Amino acid sequence: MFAPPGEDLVNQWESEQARLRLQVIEEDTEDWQRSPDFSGLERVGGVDLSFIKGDDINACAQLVVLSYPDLEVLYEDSQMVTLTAPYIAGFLAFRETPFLLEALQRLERNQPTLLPQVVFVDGNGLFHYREFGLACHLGVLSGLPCVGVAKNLLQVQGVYKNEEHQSQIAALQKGGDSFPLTAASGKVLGKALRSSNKSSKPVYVSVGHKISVDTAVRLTHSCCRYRVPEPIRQADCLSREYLRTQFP
DNA sequence: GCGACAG
DNA sequence: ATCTTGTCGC
Repeated sequence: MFAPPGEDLVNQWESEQARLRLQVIEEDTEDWQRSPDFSGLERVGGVDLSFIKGDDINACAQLVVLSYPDLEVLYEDSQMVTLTAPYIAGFLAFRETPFLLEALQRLERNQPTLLPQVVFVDGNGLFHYREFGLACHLGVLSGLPCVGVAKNLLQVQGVYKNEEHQSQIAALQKGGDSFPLTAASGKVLGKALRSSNKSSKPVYVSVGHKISVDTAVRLTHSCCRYRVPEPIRQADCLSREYLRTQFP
């Protein structure tokens, strides 16, 4: 177990988020992002952490790189890690980022030609209490374009999962349909996306770094064979498989 | 005190 | 995150 974070540490975390927030680029910066069919995009990455049943500190950090548009696995890296921070909504990055960054650095050192051109992150980007979720954190620290994809809605900045939200979800007719997640300020912090025709439950997409919201949504949809985009789904499957075989 | 709470 | 099989439907 983890000791509850002191108020001083929380303040330190908040100020670090505020500092790094200034470095987030919320627009498309790559040529392939402007292409209608993402021509020029060849590698998409996915990251995730999987845990053992009753263990909160030991986890498997996973990085996968898939080909685009075929979504075939080109690279995979599973690494057991020891976490140093507890899970606290709004501060997920301080728990996971260090190990995801290390995985990206191992890849850059060993097989730089396989570095992904964009990374899908399991969690929110700008759709966050202070507009700086895990996807932004990893994006800024790695310098890579990142997209945040959350499987559950985080109620933040005036976005609630009330009946209105439910009706908006019901209005998503087919894969690719979406609606904006608008903050009280009027800013669109992300979008709820029906990622496939089969799944009526949407995923929540937001900007991590170096990509626009609309491009992030369009790209996410194009990487979905199932509800969760393939890079994240593969990272999840492979890290679980690793734990299954290494810790029976 | 009550509800919320990405992973 | 994780605990967990079958079952209903296409």
